[in-house]
Amino acid sequence: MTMPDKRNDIIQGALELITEKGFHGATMAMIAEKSDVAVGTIYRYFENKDVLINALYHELEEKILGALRKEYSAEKPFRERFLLIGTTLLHYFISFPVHFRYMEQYHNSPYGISLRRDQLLNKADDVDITRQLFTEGIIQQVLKDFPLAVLFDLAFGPLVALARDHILGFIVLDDTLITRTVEACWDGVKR
Amino acid sequence: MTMPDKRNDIIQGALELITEKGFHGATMAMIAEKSDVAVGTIYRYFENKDVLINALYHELEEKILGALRKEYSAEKPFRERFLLIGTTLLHYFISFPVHFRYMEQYHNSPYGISLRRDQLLNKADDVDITRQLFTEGIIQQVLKDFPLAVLFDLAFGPLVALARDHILGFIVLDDTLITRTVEACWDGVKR
Amino acid sequence: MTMPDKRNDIIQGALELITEKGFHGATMAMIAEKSDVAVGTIYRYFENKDVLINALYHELEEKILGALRKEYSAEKPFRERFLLIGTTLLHYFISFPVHFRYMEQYHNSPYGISLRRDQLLNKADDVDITRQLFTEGIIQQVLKDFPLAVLFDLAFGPLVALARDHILGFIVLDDTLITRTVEACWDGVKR
Amino acid sequence: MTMPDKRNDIIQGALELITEKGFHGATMAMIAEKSDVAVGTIYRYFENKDVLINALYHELEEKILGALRKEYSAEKPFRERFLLIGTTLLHYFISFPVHFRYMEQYHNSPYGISLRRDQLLNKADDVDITRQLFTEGIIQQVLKDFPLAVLFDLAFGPLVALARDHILGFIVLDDTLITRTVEACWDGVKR
DNA sequence: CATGAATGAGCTTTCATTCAT
DNA sequence: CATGAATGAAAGCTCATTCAT
Repeated sequence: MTMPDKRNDIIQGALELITEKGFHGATMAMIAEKSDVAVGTIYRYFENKDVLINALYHELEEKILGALRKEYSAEKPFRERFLLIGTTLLHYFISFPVHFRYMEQYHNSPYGISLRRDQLLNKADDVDITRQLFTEGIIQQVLKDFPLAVLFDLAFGPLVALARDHILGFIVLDDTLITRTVEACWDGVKR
Repeated sequence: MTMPDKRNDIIQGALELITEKGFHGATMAMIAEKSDVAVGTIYRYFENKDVLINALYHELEEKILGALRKEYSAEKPFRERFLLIGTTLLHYFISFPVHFRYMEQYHNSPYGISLRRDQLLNKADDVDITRQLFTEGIIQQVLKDFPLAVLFDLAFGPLVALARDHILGFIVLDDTLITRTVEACWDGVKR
Repeated sequence: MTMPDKRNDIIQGALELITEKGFHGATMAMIAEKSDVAVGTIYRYFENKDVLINALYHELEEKILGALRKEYSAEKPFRERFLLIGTTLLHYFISFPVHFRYMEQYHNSPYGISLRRDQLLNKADDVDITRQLFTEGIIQQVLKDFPLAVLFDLAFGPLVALARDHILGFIVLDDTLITRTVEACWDGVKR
Repeated sequence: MTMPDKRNDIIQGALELITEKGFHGATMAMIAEKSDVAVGTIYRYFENKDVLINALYHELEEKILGALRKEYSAEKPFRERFLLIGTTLLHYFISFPVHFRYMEQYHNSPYGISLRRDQLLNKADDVDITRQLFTEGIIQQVLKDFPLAVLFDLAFGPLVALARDHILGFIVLDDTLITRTVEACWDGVKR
C-alpha cells in the first residue's frame, strides 16, 4: 500500500504548484522544494518534466473515473443515473478544485491537444461508464438523436463551465443549485 | 491610411504560432520570423511578451463581440435572438478556429485567471449583448430562474465544448447539426 | 558664433544624462529626447556614441583650461599663482558639478584609460599652464624636489577628492574652507 | 574545508575582467569563461550582475582594511602612525593594482555613488582605524583644524592619484619616493 | 537510492546604428 | 539636413537535466 511514498509527495507538490503557477511557472526546483525532495529525485520517478505532467494527468483521470464508478449503479432508472453522474462530477470538481484546474490547464495546452489526437485514433475507453450510459440512452431513444460527442458536450459542457465559475468565485454552488443545474442539463439532452 | 501594418502582421503571426505551440512554445524569435519582422520591432508595438499576449486576447474578444453585434437584432422574438446568438457564436468559432483555440488557451492559463479576477471586481460589461438578453429572459420569466452565470454556462458551455470537438476533428459540424445543438441548449435554459 | 546649435543641444543633453545615469545607462534614444533632436540627428554630428563621449570630454577639458587661463597671471608671485590655480579649479568644479562628475566618470572608465595611454606617448600639453608653473617651481627650488607627476598629485589630488565630497554632500565648502584647503595643499608641495 | 572554491574563482575572474574591460565591457559569459565556470554557476553564488559587482567591492574593501589593521599599532607616536597608514595604503595599491583599479572604477560609477549616499546616512565605521587616528589628531591639536572629510582628502587624495599614475605607468614608485610622498602629505595635514 | 551543485542551451529584452522618407 | 521606425547582434538571466558524491 505505502508504495513509493516520495512519488506521491512529488505528485502532490507538482499538482498544487502547477495549478497555481502554470506548467512553465512551476520549475522543477520549486516542485522539488514543495515536495521535500531533491531535484534529482524527481528524475528517479519521472523521466522528465513532460512525463511528470502527463503522469499527473492520468493519475487525476483515474481518480475521477473511480469516483464516478463508486457512485454509479446500473440498477437505477436512466434519468437517475444521468443525474447521479452529473452531480457526482460536479461535486468532485468542487471538492478537488486543484484537480479540476489542473485538468483544465492540461486540456488547453499542447500537452492535452496531442493526447486528444491520440485518443481520437485509439477509440478506446469503452470501459467508460458515461459512454455506456449515453450509448444506451441513444438506443433506448431516451436521449436526443445526436452523435455521442454532441451529447457529451450538452451534458458536461455546462458542468465544467459551472465548476470553473464556482472555483474562481463567480458564483457559490450549494447542493440545491447543483441538483437544479444538472436537471437543466437533462432538459438539454433528453428527447 | 496604411495604419500600423506591422502591428497587424505581428498580431497575426503571434496568434497562429501561439495557438500551435502554446504561450511558451512560441518564442519571440519565432513570432518575429513568422510575422516577417525583426525581433526588436515587436517591442515597438508591445512592451513585452505578456503585453502582446494580453493585447492579442482583447483584440479577439473585440472581434467576437463585433460579430455578435452585427447579427443581433433587438426586434426579433426572444427565442430567435437566443438561437441567433448561439449559432453566430458557433459559426464564428468554427470559421476562426485559431481565434477559438487562442482564447481557450488564454482562459485556462495564469493570464486568463488574473483577467477573470479583475473582471470579477469591475462588474462592467453591461453593454454586453448577451448579458442584456439573459437579464431580460429572467425578468420576462422565459428562462429558468438561475443566477446569470449559471444560465451562461448552460447556454454556452456546450457550444464551447462542441467547437473544441469540431476543431480537434472529433466530430464534423454542419449547419443542421449546429442549429439542432443550439436548440438543445435552448431546452436547457428555457423555463 | 551661433554655430550648429543642435550640436550644442546634444552636448548639453548628453552631458547631463550621462552624468546622472552613467555611460551605459544613458541610451542614444534618451540623449536624443533630452536634446530635443531625433536619434538619427546625433549621428550627423558624432560618428557614433564613443565619439560623442570622447568629444564631450575634450569639450569640458577645454572649458576648464580656459577658466584657468582666464584667471592666471604670470606677473604674480609664485605662491599666489599656485593658490589661484587651486582655488579657481575648486571653484570651477563646484560651480559645474556636472562637468566634474562627467570627467571623473570618464577618467575611471576604459575611455579615460586609453586616453591616458595616448597622452603618455605624445608628451604634449606643454602649453599647459600648470605644467609650466610646476616646472618653474622645481627649478626655482620653491617646490619639493619631486617628479612633476608627484607634485601634481600632491597639489590636485586633495582638490579633486574635496570637490567630490562636496558634490556628494559629505561636506559643504565655502570660500574660507576652499582657501584654507588650497593653502594646506601648498604646505604639501612647498619646500 | 575547501569552502566555496568556485565562488573565489568567480570573484577573481570577475575582478580581472572588469578591471580590464569595465563593468559593461565584461559580460557574464566572459566572466564565466575566465573563471572556468558555466554562466549559470555564477548565479548560484550571486543573485545577478549588480550583486556580484557590489560583493566584489566589499570583498576588496575588507582586504584593504585588513592590511591596514595588520600593520597598525596604537602604541607608536602619532606621526609615525600616520606615515605607516599612508605607506601601507600606497604599498597595497601598488601590490594589487587590479584591486585599486576596480575600486576606482566602482567609486566613479552609479554603483559607488549610491553606496556613498547610503554611507552618508549610516555614519557608521567608527571601527575604522583611520577615522580614529584623525579624530585623535584633531583633539590633540596635532592636525590642522579641518572637518574630518577635508583631512581625509588632504591625506589620501594624493596617494590615490599617485597610485593611479604609477599603475598607468606615468611614474615609477620606489620605497624612497613612497616614503617622501607620504611625508609631504603629512606636511599638508599637520598643524 | 537520494542529493543538489554544476551545466549551458535557449529565452526575453535592449539599444547602437541605419536608411527610406 | 532631419527624422524615427526598423533592425538584429548581443546582453543578462533561467531552468531542465546530469552526475559525482
